[in-house]
Amino acid sequence: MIDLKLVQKDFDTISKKLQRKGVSSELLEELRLKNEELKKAKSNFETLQALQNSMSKEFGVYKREGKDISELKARVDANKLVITEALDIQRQKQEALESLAMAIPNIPDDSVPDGEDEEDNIELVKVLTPKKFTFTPKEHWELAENNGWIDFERGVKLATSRFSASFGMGARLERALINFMLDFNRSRGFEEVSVPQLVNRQALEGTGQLPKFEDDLYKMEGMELFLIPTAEVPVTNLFQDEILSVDALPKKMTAYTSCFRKEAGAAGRDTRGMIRQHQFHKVELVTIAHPDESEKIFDEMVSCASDILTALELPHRLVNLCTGDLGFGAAYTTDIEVWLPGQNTYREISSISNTREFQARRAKIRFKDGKKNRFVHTLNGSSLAVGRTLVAIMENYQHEDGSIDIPEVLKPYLGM
RNA sequence: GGACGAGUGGGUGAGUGGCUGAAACCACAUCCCUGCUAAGGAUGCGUACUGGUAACGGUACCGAGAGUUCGAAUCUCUCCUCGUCCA
Repeated sequence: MIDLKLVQKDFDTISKKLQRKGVSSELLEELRLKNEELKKAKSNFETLQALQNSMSKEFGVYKREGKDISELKARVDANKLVITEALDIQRQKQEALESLAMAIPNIPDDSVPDGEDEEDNIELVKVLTPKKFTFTPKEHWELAENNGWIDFERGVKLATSRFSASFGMGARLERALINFMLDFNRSRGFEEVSVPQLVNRQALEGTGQLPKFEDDLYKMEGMELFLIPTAEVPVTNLFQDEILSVDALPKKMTAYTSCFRKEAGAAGRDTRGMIRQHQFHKVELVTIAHPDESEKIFDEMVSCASDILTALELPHRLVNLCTGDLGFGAAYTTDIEVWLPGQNTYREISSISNTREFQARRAKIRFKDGKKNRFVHTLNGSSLAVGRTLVAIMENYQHEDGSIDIPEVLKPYLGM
């Protein structure tokens, strides 16, 4: 959540920065106004309440001393009516402010380039050179079906479109990739955690998926539980509403989970193959960091994900997301795009973000800095999306006859 | 699914309507004293918002939410979690 104090104190700067994310200064002005109204309503209520409290205390004294209370009671009763009304107003203001504030995105870092969409993202670096094929490389769905690795039709039969089933080496490769990624992340100092894949509303509000993006989440019928769209949600919220000690930081974690997304608004995009599925495997990195360290850890997380691709000998590039492509909660994001020769293009395989205090403020994750409690910084990133990695392996390791080599680093995981 | 019990500050735990933001003990921090198989003493020690340059105030929080009352950790209701017993 946005820092309301900052809005109050330095409106123009914040407004200018948020305009780059499409937040109008009118909306922000409304936020500031609502905040002031709430403050007023609050102080009004509290003054009345203080009066009530002190009269009530007197009440006790009167009773003990056996004094007549009828006059006092009349005063106290009258005040109570006023209080009830004041409280009502305060609640309304509170609600109005909150629903507005929760829908405002994070302030983009100054390093984030202006832009509309992914076209305007800025390439930072390319890693490994795509190899030249002597034939026209096939797209992954063809390879997957020819090798009997992935069955798209049977997946649809079981659920609906954008679901698939894996068989044989396809399924084994998925598992090998998950294990390889987890082990790799662990070697970089990320502790492995295993978390629920259903979470409540509070958790999703903490990381920013709610209240704005409910349409993209699968919700359990009849209860306030949602399938997670990313492990970022449960892992980050592990420390929700906690005050950590400084020496507990940073908490560097990695988790494998399935992820579930409705992909509302993605109709018609990537309908074939397993680039955009409703359910997919992902290994995630999450760090709860001291604010002074978050930049450094961000770089570590980017390297970690990039180095996994390098270990798999998959060409990729790093991209700095522009304002239009930047997510709701991120201050800045680096995407990693892997080379897909079948599609003859780079496609996103990882997205690493620093949300700074944005999520911490929502989820109330703090640490003790001497006497003071401060918000931590939270970071998250995929390392990596398993399905897309499999796609990249298929397309990059293919031969003309449609057979596919296995990356060296995965062989031990496959008993080879 | 049914019955009963419980949820209090970092931990243990007292508190059944006003003198309780909360005893006591432990832990922790600072200071003092002192040396012997270690301890003793003093003080401090929750969070959020808010007023004030500050000193120092105000409001809220005893699982969550709602209610009764002038006043609630304490009474009522709903929910959640944990424990024990039953199915």
